[in-house]
Amino acid sequence: MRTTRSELHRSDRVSSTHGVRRLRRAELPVDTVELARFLIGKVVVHDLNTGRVSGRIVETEAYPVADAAGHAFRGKTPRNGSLFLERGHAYVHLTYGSSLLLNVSSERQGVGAGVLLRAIEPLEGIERMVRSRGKTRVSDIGRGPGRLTKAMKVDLRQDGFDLCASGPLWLGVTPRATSAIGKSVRIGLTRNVHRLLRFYERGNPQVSGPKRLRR
DNA sequence: CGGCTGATGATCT
DNA sequence: GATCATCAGCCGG
Repeated sequence: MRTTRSELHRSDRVSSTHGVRRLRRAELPVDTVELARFLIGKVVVHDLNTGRVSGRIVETEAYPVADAAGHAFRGKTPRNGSLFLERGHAYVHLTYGSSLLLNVSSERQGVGAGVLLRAIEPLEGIERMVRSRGKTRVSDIGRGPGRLTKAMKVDLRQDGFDLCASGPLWLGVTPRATSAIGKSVRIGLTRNVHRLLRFYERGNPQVSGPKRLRR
């Protein structure tokens, strides 16, 4: 299905981030799994020179302390250092040579763990996001961790950013209610594949993965 | 929609 | 040299 230009403009108005307030670090749970669940329904905002892009988080995955699937499992390295920052910082990394993934560090300073943002429901700046993503269905703009970063123009330059400070990339809360949250195994892993550490808004079509992992 | 495949390149062994 | 928290494109049902 095609989305027309006028529909995009209407969506921009309806979903404006006007009224969204920044999340304070003290509001973030100090536990990786709790944070992963907490972030469902919250908002990621990136203020660009060209304007604001934002999306409602509809899918996350927790990579807790001592999880063999987590990037911090083997200790701190130049790449994963941001995972060891106080909770609420961005950890951006390249995977499969082509996709950038955005995480939120999730524990106290010095402890390595994070929450992967896997999908957003676009809110503001939808036309800008469509342009960033190139040839893609509008319904898939933020559906997937690599697609999300491309749409929101997040790259390695934002690695280490404080998402709870007054910077351009931040987490927010909307007045909008969150519906039921589902839980499942994580996607695309080879280790610890059984753990139920993926959270998503049930029934939301912007959630990635096969249909059965969206119900 | 679901399943499969090739591309892609930094990171760590 | 192997691994990898992915994606787009293609094909069959």
